[in-house]
Amino acid sequence: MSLRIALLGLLTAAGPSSGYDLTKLFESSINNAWQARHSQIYPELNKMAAEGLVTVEEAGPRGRKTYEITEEGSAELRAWMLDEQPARMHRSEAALRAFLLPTIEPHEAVALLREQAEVHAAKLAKLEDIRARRSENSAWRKPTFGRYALDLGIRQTRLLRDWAEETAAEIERSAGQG
Amino acid sequence: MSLRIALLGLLTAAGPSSGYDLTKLFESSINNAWQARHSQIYPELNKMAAEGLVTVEEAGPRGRKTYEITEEGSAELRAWMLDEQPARMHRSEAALRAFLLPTIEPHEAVALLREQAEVHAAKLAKLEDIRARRSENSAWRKPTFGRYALDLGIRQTRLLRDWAEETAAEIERSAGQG
DNA sequence: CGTTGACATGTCAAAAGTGACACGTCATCA
DNA sequence: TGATGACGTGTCACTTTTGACATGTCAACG
Repeated sequence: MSLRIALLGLLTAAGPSSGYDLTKLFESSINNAWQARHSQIYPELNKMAAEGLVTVEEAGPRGRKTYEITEEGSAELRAWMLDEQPARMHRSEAALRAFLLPTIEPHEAVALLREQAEVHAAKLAKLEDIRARRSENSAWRKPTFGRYALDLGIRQTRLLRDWAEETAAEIERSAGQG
Repeated sequence: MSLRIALLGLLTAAGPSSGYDLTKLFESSINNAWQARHSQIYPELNKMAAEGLVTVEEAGPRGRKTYEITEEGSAELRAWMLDEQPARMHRSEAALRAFLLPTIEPHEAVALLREQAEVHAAKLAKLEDIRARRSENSAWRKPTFGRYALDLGIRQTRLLRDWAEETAAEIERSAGQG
């Protein structure tokens, strides 16, 4: 259900959008929390339209279709938000690699972590740039939208960067001693 | 491929294990990074055995089978670790909910976040307990195994708890003013 | 005029993951 | 003895996700 929820959320945040727009929005805004390809998004939108959660409108010169969330769609989104489930799913290949770190040589682990730290640092810079720009130029219908997620994303990215750096240093230290 | 990698990692960390053991290990150790049900684990183990990544041995009175990682399996794991991919996948329903927070009423969001903060606090206590015990009683073949992942898990859980608390406070403040 | 690249929508087979059903052992407790 | 619960392995239908293929428009540049 999460894909559906994410799409309903984006339609709420950004207003009427095309599948193409939503694909881009997925990459730029919600990518930190969820991913989806256009090959999954287009069929899902049509399914939701058939179920009355969104409306479709043929619009524009290039075969563009615009989707808009309905009352029912909003209700579905709201229900998902308020329905507390104990088991919220979480999958992260980065964390998996952290777990598996001892399977490789210490110097390899250090190199890997340093590289990761750089990747996270770059991502962090990007996210902080987005936040800085968000203050002036608001591309969002509701200016608060995505703000909490952006804040969380920044914190998580910073954590990952710091963890990678500190763990690299720690491994280096213990390898030097051992 | 991540399930396969996780299983190979667990077999490296814990030594020869049954599918049942691995299912339990998934829940207790790697759950923070990846999840899998036994219905996915059993077939995958047999598939890996057929491909020579693990060996099987019928062992024990209750139809128990013991799987052990092979050279090939270790090579596969190592290759995955060292192969740097730009796009590491990450999915989190918690982060998705963070994004969607503005779709519900402020007081509802505050309640939700407070609840989440408690859940994360409880999980954090559990993880810190595991870490404390890990020092004395080592149930791990290689005592360092899982340590980095545990550290990362603790940091991430703490971040989630703090974020939930702080965001709840912030929403409460701005709702009181607005 | 041709080509490149963003815009735009789709399908489809295959892989990954879920939840329910199914079967059987063994130890402990009432 | 009978029930409960941990141990232990599996299948199967269904949903979700991926990656490749397919098709076409439109604007800008050389």
